Amino acid sequence: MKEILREIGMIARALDSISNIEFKEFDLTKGQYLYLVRICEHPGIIQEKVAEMLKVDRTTAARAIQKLEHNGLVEKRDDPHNRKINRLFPTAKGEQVFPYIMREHAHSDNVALAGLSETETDVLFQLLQRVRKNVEMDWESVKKGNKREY
Amino acid sequence: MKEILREIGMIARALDSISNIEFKEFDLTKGQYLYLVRICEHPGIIQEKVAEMLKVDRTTAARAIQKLEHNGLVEKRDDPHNRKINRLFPTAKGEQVFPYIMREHAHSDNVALAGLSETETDVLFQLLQRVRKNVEMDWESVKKGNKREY
DNA sequence: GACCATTTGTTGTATTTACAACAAATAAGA
DNA sequence: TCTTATTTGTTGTAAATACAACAAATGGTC
Repeated sequence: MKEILREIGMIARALDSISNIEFKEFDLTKGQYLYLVRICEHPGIIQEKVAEMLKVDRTTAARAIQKLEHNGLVEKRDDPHNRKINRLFPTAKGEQVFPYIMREHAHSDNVALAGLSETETDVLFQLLQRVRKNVEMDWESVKKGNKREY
Repeated sequence: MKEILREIGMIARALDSISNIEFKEFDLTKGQYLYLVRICEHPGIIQEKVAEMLKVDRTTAARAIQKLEHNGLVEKRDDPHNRKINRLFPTAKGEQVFPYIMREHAHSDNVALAGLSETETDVLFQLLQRVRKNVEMDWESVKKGNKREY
């Protein structure tokens, strides 16, 4: 067993840590940038789907988005055909912050992939997508209460 | 910019989530498995180094390890030549839990890498190590209070 | 239409996480 | 040796995270 998953964990924690420190400048507290980005990229998305995309707990997403709303970065709108769901949209302020987040992400991308050729970057992306799809299935199952057998 | 870092984040959160659910069975609360594994693999390590390896905040590691100690899974021993540091060792109970964690990790490894050939796994590992080393440098710098320019 | 499972959202609560600030031991430099 | 910087560890505090439990709307099935 090569320590692939361990490398992934280290990279993820390090980058998240950096982003959280850097985004304090925009009054974004821990983790908020994740949600804002997804909502900007998918205006009209509902929070349940955001949680699924990010692989965080439903209630965590709910509270993070509540806070984004409270801070005026995101807006909840009623759906005309479905009284249960709230469609999420960035506010003008949210749209304004978005490019700064993307700029930071682009920088982290550059740092992280420094020294990798175009081909290597490509290979890495393809492989990671496959890994993510594999893991995704187990995550959804376990979150629904199913037990993995091994 | 391909969304490599996004894939890494998703994979890391999903796997962490699964592990946390599965390890509740062993009375390990959120995140604790990370610390226990590193201490079992590096008996005598100090908490500062554990935090560095995991890329978590020093104080987070401190409290996680405090709890492991309190729950009888890890033991702190004085160093004979240095009154400042505490050397960490797994207790008998810690050693007992360790293989269960590794078994779970091996299963997650299998799931995550399903469908990847030996060569692909190898390539992925090499590339991720390079990415991790890149990110590591920035993380250490930012954690020390330095500002990244971009 | 009535019934039941699923989806979506919320609140209460416990715990983890991290920043800030401090303290003490050690290491380094003059 | 004295002074200063670095390393290592702790505590106070604020916030995020997730689980459990609940509620309500929806969708499917008979």
